[in-house]
Amino acid sequence: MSIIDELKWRGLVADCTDAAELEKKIAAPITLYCGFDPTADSLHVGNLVPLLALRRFQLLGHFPIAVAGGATGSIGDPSGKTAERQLLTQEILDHNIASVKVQLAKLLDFETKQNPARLVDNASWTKGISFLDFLRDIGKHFSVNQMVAKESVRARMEDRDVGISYTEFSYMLLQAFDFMVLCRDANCELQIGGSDQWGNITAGIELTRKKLGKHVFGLTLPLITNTDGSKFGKTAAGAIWLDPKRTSVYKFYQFWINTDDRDVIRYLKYFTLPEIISREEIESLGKKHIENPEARSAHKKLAAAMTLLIHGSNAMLSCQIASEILFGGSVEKISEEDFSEIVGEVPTKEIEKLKLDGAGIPLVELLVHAGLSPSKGQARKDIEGGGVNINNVREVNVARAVTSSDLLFGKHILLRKGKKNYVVVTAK
RNA sequence: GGUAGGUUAUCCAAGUGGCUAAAGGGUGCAGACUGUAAAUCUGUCGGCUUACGCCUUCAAUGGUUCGAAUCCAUUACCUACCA
Repeated sequence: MSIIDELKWRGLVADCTDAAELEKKIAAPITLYCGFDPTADSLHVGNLVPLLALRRFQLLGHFPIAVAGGATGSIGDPSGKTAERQLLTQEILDHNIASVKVQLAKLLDFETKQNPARLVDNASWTKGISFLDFLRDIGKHFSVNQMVAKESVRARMEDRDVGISYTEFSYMLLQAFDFMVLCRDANCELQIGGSDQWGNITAGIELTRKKLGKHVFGLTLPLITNTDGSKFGKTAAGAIWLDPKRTSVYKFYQFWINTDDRDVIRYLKYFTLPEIISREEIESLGKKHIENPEARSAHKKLAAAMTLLIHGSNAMLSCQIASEILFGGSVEKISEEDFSEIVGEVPTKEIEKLKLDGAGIPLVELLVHAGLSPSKGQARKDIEGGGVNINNVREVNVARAVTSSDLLFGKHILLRKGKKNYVVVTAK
């Protein structure tokens, strides 16, 4: 199966240039690239789609290049943004690039002999170029009339509130320059990216044609949207990051488990790699999901596959066990062994044993300490509303104090707010 | 530069001297139902406080008043029309 068929089946092709010609080209291995701007020191689940697309190409024998946007990231891409962005300092950029590189390395294969992935920083080829040279060599090929017509720029020009700075306006030139350089130096013939990158990609295609006389291609991936209209990858608490320090593995797993029924099959196609879940399996999961949605087999498989991919098999197993214990219905008679499985998996907080002696610590304070309630007032409301459980027993007494007699196995307290928010408090 | 209008809590938005921590809606949080769903219904939704209550908030600063989100002045930003 060609990579294009594969992507189409997964619903991952939003648009592409010269489809017929590209199909022909892609019959043999080609080199392609996708850029990632280091706007934070971790990638998040939203970045996975283009990144995994690179991986998909690689699995079918193509040569992927991941471009860390040291140069472009210092400018800020106006595409899809409604407001001018704050420029990042050089130190932050350096830090972000270093962190993101580590994550990229985990998702692409840099070791394979046949078609190893490459990672480059576009700062490496923009550094030595003077502003004047850039204007003469590159700027000359761009028509402002065309640039202004591009969606990303026009949207900002029409919005009188925000406008667009000259800096962000120029972003397109840098990205186009990247494509041209990669084509020239690495024979890169295809750029992929999110559908908001269309304008930048086509700019690169034109520049490459004008400068090198080469016909290169672009392919965009769809913007992932939740059926309920909310933004994919964002929860009330913020984005879901790949870095376990920002989003714990357990939360990451839970994020996928909580996928809306209507989205789950689509997301299996978008996010899983054939090496983890085969096409047949996705199709059979789709059937199961329709026949028997309450089993949530598709959700479980999606969460397992994603956790395995990003955090590895040990972390995945721990999450599965912890989730099984907490949501399996047998928490009341939990054994010490089982409990030790969820400690550290579920958010865990420590408390000094001394505080639990005698009168103990007020429950409201413990809720705040555990991070389950933002303030004591809110904690009180949570208790009154019937949303707080100590060791899975509902507690509605606001004045309740937690003492050492509440400890399970002499050291843990299992706090829960609402249905899904667990925190283990460990005395020490 | 001129004229007119605007800036309210997490978001949208009402409020034009005391009854206003401030209507309504969204989002969020929690409860019931359920499948760790969806839909629906209920409660809650500035901070502190067991509570009476106290404190901070209606762009910023200063003023009028017993009392201001509401009136006045200045400043900043935004919008529309004109130049």
